Amino acid sequence: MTTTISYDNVLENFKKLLKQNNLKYTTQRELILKIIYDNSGHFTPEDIYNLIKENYPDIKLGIATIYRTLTLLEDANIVSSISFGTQGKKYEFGLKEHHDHLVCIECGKIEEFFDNTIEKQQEAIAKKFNFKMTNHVMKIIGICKDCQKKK
Amino acid sequence: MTTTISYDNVLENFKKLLKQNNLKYTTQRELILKIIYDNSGHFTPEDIYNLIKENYPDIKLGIATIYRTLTLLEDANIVSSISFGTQGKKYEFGLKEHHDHLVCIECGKIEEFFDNTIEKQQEAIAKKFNFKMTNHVMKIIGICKDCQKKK
DNA sequence: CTTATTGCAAACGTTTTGCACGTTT
DNA sequence: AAACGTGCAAAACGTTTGCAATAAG
Repeated sequence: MTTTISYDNVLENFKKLLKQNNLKYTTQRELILKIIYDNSGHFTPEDIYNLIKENYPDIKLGIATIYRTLTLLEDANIVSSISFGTQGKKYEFGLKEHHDHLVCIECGKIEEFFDNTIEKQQEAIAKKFNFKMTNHVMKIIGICKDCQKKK
Repeated sequence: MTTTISYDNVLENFKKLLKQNNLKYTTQRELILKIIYDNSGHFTPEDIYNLIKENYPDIKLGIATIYRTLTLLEDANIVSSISFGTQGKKYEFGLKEHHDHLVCIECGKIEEFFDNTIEKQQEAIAKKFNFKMTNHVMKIIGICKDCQKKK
């Protein structure tokens, strides 16, 4: 599942979004977006914090800003998150096609899939219950191909 | 989705399980199981704690025991849980047919459903990825029938 | 110069842990 | 008696918040 939108494009949209809401364009906000865009994968807020600290050691940055910015980006549908209960959330760049996840309990790897049958069926179920679906979570949990081999 | 197994049966199995693992049969463990069995629905550990305090005011009980016992019961597949991220988990009696959940973001109500198409499709996806599925999570999130009416 | 944003540290809510004491076997 | 379970309080965990200092518009 690859990202097709260019970073310039993403950044432009982000700036527009900020302006529209009287929010300010700060170095921290840009870097958080950039790190998530550049590193495809799924990251905890702490991961993102560490990545920025490593790659941009001179930038002042607090973990609170990561949380605040991720909330902002998620509300704007620029990133999306996958929850791991008490263990927190992982974030990924969200301007891709919608997809669900396969989560490996051995190595923590997350694979992505999209399945039209499931999507359609979810809508059908919501309809049947007169339920107005705003979102859904579908995770297949188990042991990935590679970890099965290791044994 | 109704429970068909009698409490006596459940308790018997629980006792057996404890014995097999050199664990002890305590009042607290029995009450936690009983409360979950008796009150159909989805409960936080705190809910369960309060229910027991109300119904059995004389029993000594700490919240830590609730957590420890719920872990035990979940590992034994006697209860199952549904996660709400930072807001914790809710537990329900788990010896029912497998099912997934519709979660209302307004009132917090949880409805249950079972859909064979989705179940089958999940297996097919796992197979396609050479993924050994041990579990899955499927939540439809939105606004329930009743809460839609209220507006 | 006004307003929003930041880092920091403290607070939060849920969950886990260490430990001395109690209970079950 | 031995082993396991308990309550309690403290710690841990990810996350959020209040606030004074700072940066953006």
